[in-house]
Amino acid sequence: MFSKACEYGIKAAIFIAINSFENRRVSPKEISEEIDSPQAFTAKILQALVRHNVVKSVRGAHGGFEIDKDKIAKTKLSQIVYAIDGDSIYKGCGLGLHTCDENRPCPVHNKFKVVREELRAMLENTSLEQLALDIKSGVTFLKL
Amino acid sequence: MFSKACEYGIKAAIFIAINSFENRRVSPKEISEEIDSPQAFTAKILQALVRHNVVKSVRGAHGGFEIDKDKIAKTKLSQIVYAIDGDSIYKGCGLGLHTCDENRPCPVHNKFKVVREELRAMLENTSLEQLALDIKSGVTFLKL
DNA sequence: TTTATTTCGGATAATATTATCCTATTTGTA
DNA sequence: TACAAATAGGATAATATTATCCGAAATAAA
Repeated sequence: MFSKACEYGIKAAIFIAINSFENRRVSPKEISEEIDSPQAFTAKILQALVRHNVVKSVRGAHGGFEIDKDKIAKTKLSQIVYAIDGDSIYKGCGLGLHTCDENRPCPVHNKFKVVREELRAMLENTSLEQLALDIKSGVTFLKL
Repeated sequence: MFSKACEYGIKAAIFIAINSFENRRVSPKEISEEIDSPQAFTAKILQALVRHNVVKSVRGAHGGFEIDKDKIAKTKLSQIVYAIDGDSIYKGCGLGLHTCDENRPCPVHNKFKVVREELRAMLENTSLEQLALDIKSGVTFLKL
């Protein structure tokens, strides 16, 4: 469904959020160990999240990645996915047609619309805060 | 959402179905021209569909690809997707966790379940016949 | 101001996906 | 039987994705 990069990005953002609640910055090393991802690759993905203003980075000693506490609740899964995979999940024809819309739909256009819409709503309605709190309360897990 | 291979496979199967209604076999060349896909790659995908018993191939002179007429209505999108992409769309964790189930769900497990289920239902309920008839009646389009 | 720490970013490598090419095999027909 | 028409399938190439490495730039603290 998502690219590997996007999977890592989502998990990384959740881990950063959890730590930002405690005012702790985290490094790519900590992150990749915690979410079980390749370190250097994860660092690249973090850069993308920084560029898209999803997470904040602080360089130099005692630096690391963090998310403003009051931003965690406002940040939605959709923003993370967009920062990494772009809008390919929403946009684009299910069968790869160049032109595919209501006027000239591909064979699966209308069938797909429902699923796409469900996915979009899910991504736009799920906040980082919610995901981070589920981990903290032990309802969900980041690893294994 | 789907791999390129899967997109081509779905379109190819629809085109074969349309022609099988008229008792015409079609070649990889005709197919790839009609669905705007690379010929040799499409041929490989057709082989996979044959192996998985989705379409029938007839070698030699006057050969080509076809689908038994009484099979067209019974064949579901899910079977085509499965033949090419496997069950990765249904199975597997949205965040790539090795272990992710009701007992030990990943952060998005329950959110994703809804979307996955919608997708699964859509694929399993959509028949080749339906897709082929929509094309024939000019409601949907295979190209552009 | 120097040093240690840490992210940034370019270059490169490994792997997976997509695509092409060429020959073998099958089958109908002259 | 010989030939032509077709799919099957192996080998290879091109591209995209995933992953690694290393030096540059920034920053805090000694």
